[in-house]
Amino acid sequence: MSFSDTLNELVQFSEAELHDILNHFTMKSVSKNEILVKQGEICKYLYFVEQGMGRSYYLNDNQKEITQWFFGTGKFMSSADSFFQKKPSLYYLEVLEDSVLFLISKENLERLFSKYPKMEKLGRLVITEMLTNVFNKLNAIQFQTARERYDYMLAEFPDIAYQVPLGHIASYLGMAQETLSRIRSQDSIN
Amino acid sequence: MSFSDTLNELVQFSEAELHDILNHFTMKSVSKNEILVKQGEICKYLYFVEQGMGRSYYLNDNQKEITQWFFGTGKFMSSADSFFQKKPSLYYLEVLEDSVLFLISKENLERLFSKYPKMEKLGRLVITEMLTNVFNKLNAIQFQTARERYDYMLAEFPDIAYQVPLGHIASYLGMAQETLSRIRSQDSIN
DNA sequence: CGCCGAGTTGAACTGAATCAAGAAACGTGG
DNA sequence: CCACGTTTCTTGATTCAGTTCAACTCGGCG
Repeated sequence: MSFSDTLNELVQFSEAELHDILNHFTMKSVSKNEILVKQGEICKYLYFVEQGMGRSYYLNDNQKEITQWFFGTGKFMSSADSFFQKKPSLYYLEVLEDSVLFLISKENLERLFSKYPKMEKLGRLVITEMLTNVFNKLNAIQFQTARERYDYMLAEFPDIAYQVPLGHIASYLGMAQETLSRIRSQDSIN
Repeated sequence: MSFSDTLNELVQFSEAELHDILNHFTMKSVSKNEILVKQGEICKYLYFVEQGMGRSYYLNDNQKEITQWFFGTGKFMSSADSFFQKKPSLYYLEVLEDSVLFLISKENLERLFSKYPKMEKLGRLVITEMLTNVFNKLNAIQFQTARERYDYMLAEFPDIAYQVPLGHIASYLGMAQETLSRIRSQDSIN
């Protein structure tokens, strides 16, 4: 779903409003494996994934990359805490394949918020949806077997599950890469 | 920290503004074990815990209560998704000891939002803080041992850790009650 | 006094991690 | 377009943290 469709689905805008809103965003094409934000930097933009996908991740004590979240086509992507509060980001933001993004700075977003109160509603919708999704993942991680967690992943990110390196998914699901590999091999038997 | 102090810390308000804002809230005293919202109901209010503590929980497949979150003194408490989108709540909201709450309906909150743009900022602060906290818990649950998770709990909710039934904490941390009991008994040896 | 829920302790079991080694896929430069 | 090196994935063997099941203790309350 395109950016303007997404906006319109969440909140009703007029043609003119939509046009003006889109003008506050910048379109950007980025190529596979490009890093948008590094750990420790301020996340200066909020991104909308028009086409492609990305992920956020951090390095654990053993310098191993841990995927924190995936952002598929049609989703907003950012290091929320860093973006909204201008704090150093705890996470890397990386693009996983050639992608097209719409980005907006905090200042421009604030401008939109004050110009269009409806945008505030949109902001709340996006962030409460995120909160719900994180709680869902938490429940999955906390009480389900490795097998069930993988099924959760397939349901939540069907488009992503087969297109990114196994290790990214394993760390996202909180299991060893070997475990995920075994689960997948069981699947393909049937 | 009292409600007005909390408001003032997050966003600067004038005396008059603060007074008006407080007037949109209702104070309510509730007693231990009172249920504010049941699973399946709409969460009609956003609560601020002036004094006391509460938790959200759900029933798993075996009808066992799983604590989703604790809300200590000075925190906002609600079933966010249900409150903001008027959907049936996936969680129970329960008060864990005699408490004093300030509550506000969605309509009144919207009124505050349009009257005081600064309130929108406050809303974003509160919800991004929540998001950060949930991500932190997720990281703790995903990659830490039972022992470390308990330490995380002590750090995150020091006031709560010793005042609520063991089972509530165990389910919050995603471990068996027996495991938590053993961890605690090791602590008290030293 | 006796009951009941909450917490503790023990023993056996198990899902998944870890360690280790090899196979496959990928991309980069010659 | 092939060859080589690197990264990613698979498979096996072993180990262990934490679950489960079961029995027992403790403290509060009718």
